Amino acid sequence: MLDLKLVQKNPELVREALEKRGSDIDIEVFNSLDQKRKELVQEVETLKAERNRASGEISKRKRSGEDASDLIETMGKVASRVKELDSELGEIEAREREWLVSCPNIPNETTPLGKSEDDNPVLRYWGDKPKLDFKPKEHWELGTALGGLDFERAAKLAGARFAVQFGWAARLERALAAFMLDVQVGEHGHTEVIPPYMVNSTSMFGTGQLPKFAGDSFKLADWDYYLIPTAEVPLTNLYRDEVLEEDMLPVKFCALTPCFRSEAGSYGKDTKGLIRQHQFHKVEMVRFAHPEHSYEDLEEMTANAETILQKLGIHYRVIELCTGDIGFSSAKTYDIEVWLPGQDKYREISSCSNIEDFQARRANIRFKPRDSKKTAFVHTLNGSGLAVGRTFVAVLENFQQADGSLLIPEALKPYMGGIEKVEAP
RNA sequence: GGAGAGGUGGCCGAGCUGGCUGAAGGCGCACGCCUGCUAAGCGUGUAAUGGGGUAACUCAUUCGGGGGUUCAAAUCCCCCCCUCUCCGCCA
Repeated sequence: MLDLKLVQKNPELVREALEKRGSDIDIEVFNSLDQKRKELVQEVETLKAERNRASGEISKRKRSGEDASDLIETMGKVASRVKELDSELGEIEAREREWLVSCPNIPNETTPLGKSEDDNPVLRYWGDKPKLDFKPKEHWELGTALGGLDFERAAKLAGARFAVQFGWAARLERALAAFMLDVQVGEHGHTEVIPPYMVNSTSMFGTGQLPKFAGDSFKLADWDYYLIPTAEVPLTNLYRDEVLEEDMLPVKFCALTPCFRSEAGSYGKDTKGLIRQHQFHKVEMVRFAHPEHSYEDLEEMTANAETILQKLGIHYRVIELCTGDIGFSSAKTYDIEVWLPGQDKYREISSCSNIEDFQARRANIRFKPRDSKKTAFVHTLNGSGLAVGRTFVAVLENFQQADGSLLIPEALKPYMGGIEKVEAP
C-alpha cells in the first residue's frame, strides 16, 4: 500500500509509476474521490463541533436543573444530518481505500523500464552449460523412467499439477531442502522458522495477496484460512503491528514450507512435469531491513540464493525484472534463472525483491529509530533460497548421464544416505 | 464441540446506575529541583491520527472491530473477532 499522503500530494509521481508498469489503475479516480472526501469532511466536522458544543451546554443545564429542550430539539436535526454525511463519507473513504490497496508499488528508480518479460536485462551469468554428448531428457521423462516420479497416480489422488515422489526422488527433495536450510541458516545467518502453513485473511492482506489476487490462492471452505502461497506471507506477518528496535535490523528469517497455488490462468502452461505445481516446497528468506540499507540487503539476499546453485554446480543467470514485469508489491526484483538442458531454457528458480515499505505499511511493521521519537516503517524483502521443486528439476536435467542414470551432486551426497547414483530399476 | 472470564493510553489498571472522562491511580519515560557514597525523595510534563494556524492554539476522530439506541456512549442493545480458564475429543 502506498502512503495516502504521497498519493494526495504527489499524484504525478504515482501516475508516472503506474504508466511505467503498464497498469490500468487510474489515478483520476482517486483524485476525484479525495476531492469529494475533503468537502464532506469539512462539512461534517463543522456540524460535529456544533453538536459537541451543544452537548456540553445541555449537560451543564441538566446538572443545574435548567430546561434544555430547545437545544435538544435543534440538535436532533443536526444529528440526523451528521448521520447522513457520515454514511456518505464512509462510502467515499471505503472506495478510496479500495483504490489504494489495489494500487501497486512504485518501482525503484533503478528498476529498468520495459513492457514485458522480454525487456528484462540479464545482469550476469555463473558457470557454464554442461556439455552433454547426448540428447538430454526433460526431467519428467527421466524422473519417471527412474521410478521416482509418478504423475498418473498423483492425478488419481488429487488431479493435474500434482506429483508423487518415490524413493530416491523423495530423498532428493528432502536432501535439497535440508542442504538449503543448512546453508541459509549455518552460513548466511538466517533464523530458521516453522510457521503456520495456513494463515488468515489479515495476513494475506498484509503481504499484498489480498484483495487483488484472491483467486491465486487456496482458501479453506468455511474457514478464514488460506493455504500459504509462499512462506513470505507468514514470515513477513510475524512482525505485523509490532515496533522493532533499530538495533535488531536487519532481521533475517528463513523457512522451509510447502507452498500452494491455484495457478488459475496458467492453463496450458507448463502442463508437464514439476515446474508448475499446485503444491511445492520452497526455502524462503525474508528480511526486515533498515530503510537506509535495504538495497544492500537485496544484493546480499540475492547472493545468498545464488550460493545454493554455486555449491550444487549448476549454471544460472541473474536477470532484473523491468517495470512492466515486476510484481505488484515489489519495487525492485532480481530473478535467478537456472539452466535446464532438457528444456533447453533458463527457468526461474528464485525471485528476490525489495518491497520497501509497501508491505510494512499494509501490515504496520515499524521500528523506532534511536535518535527520533517517531516510529518509521521498516523495509521488507523476500527471496527464494531456493524453490526446492525446481531445484530438483535442475538437478535431474543437469546431472543426467548418457546411459539414462542420474549422478548426485557432490554437495548433496551427505544428505542422500549413501545414494550416489540413481539407475533405472 | 460444551461452560465461563476478559479485551481501556508504552505497560498495569479504575471507570461500565450514559453528560466538563481523552479517560482516576500506578509503572515506565522526559525535564527540573534536592541530595555527595548502590540509591532515594520532591515537582512538572508525558496518547495517536487527520484538518486549520507562522505560532501560542484550535477543531474532529479513536476505550478489540462493525452496527444500533440517544441531543450525548468506554459506559445501554445487537453481530463479529481475538485471548484466557475449565470440561470433552485428539496427532
